[in-house]
Amino acid sequence: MAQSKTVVRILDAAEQLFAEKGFSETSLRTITGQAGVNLAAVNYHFGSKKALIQAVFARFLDPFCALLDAELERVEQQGSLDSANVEEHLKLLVDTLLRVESRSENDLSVFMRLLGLAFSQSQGHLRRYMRETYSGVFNRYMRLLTASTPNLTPAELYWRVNFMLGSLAFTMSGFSAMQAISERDYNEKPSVATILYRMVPFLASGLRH
Amino acid sequence: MAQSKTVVRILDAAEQLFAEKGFSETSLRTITGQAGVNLAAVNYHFGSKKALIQAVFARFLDPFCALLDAELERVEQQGSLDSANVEEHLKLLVDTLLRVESRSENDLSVFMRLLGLAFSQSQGHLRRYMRETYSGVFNRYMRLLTASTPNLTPAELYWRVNFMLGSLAFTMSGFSAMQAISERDYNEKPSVATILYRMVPFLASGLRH
DNA sequence: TGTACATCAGTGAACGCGCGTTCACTGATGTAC
DNA sequence: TGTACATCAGTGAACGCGCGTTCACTGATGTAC
Repeated sequence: MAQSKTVVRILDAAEQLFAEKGFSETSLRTITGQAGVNLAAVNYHFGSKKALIQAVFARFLDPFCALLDAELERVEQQGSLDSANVEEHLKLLVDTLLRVESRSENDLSVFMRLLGLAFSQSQGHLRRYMRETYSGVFNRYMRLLTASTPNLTPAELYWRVNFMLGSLAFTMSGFSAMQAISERDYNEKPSVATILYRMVPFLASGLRH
Repeated sequence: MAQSKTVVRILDAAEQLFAEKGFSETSLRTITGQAGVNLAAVNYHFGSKKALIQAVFARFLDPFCALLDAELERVEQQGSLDSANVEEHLKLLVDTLLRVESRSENDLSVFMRLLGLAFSQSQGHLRRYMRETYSGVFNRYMRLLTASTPNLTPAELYWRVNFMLGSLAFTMSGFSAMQAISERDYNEKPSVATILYRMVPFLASGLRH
């Protein structure tokens, strides 16, 4: 599928609307209306609504995973794996997330909210797609974390990684609402990057304790 | 509304189905079908689907908040607030959660998954309802946490509480899937209570660091 | 250079379907006199 | 004790609506000879 103007307009509208209201709460009519394209164009270019949802994820996750994989390659080659430090490894992840954002100029918080939704909404096809497509990089990153937490059993690490994912997905899903409350109550309006870097030592302490 | 047999059957079916598939993905026909009652009974007893969703939450949150409020009363009277310890306060929360479960004999993980969904799905009416109904107890608990983290600014605590809520909601939302993976890969099948208590020191480290 | 045909992005209108809600109704139970 | 009426839980069928998808079609561009 060539990245025609229509395709891009559909992806942009879908990404924003899915993040705002969820997948099944967003109709193709709303998406094509906001994109200014014909209703039938979604099925013409993507085949179905499910395929559109996957395409929205692929547009972000493909470059992110490529970047992360390259970083992992570098770290592994360097052999600094043994002298490793959990906090550094978490920072690597956040750095990579932020590099994708600045490259694609999409709003990272929009995308992180989508990731949160992907876990919580019942989109079995989506989780299946992501597992099939991205589990390679995920496992590679997990090996890095395993190396930097030698005192944890694999099972214990597994649960703590879930705790971490929760903080990340939840905070990013509700980011704009939290940011608004923070501004109202504490007169601080931190960026996504600020909060992600604040999360790193929080999570690292939990992993290390 | 008296707790007629029909009402209870509807609430039981709705709770389970909402947790499995989300709110807008679950139709009243599926709920009434599983409950073995007439389709129109939902609108007769609850008035609308939205009101049914709120009733499902109220059935769990009302007793939980009553218990938590009583615990907070006790702790405040005791004046042990100053000699307070974050980890103890988190344990208090988990203890109360587990006490509600054993009292109502509902599956806690089902309900925690619903709480996760409440944050991530776009059910504005639900968040509004919960804020109006339960913000009193929530603020009271927050005062406890504030007292036990004197080194944190209010803004910093606010963000860390969001990180915590994320771990809690996310882990509990996906609990049964995670439990299945844990059993397959590590031959361990921990209960909800086990995981909640494992989460306490993880979160306490993050709050303290 | 001109003509015939193929390809492909995009369109407009309609399809059948499942949804939440409504409404007139039933039948059992309680209450007044 | 018996009758008339009110209340209320529950029902069956239908309502209109918005949904994802389909299909015959258009019009522009490229290709073969």
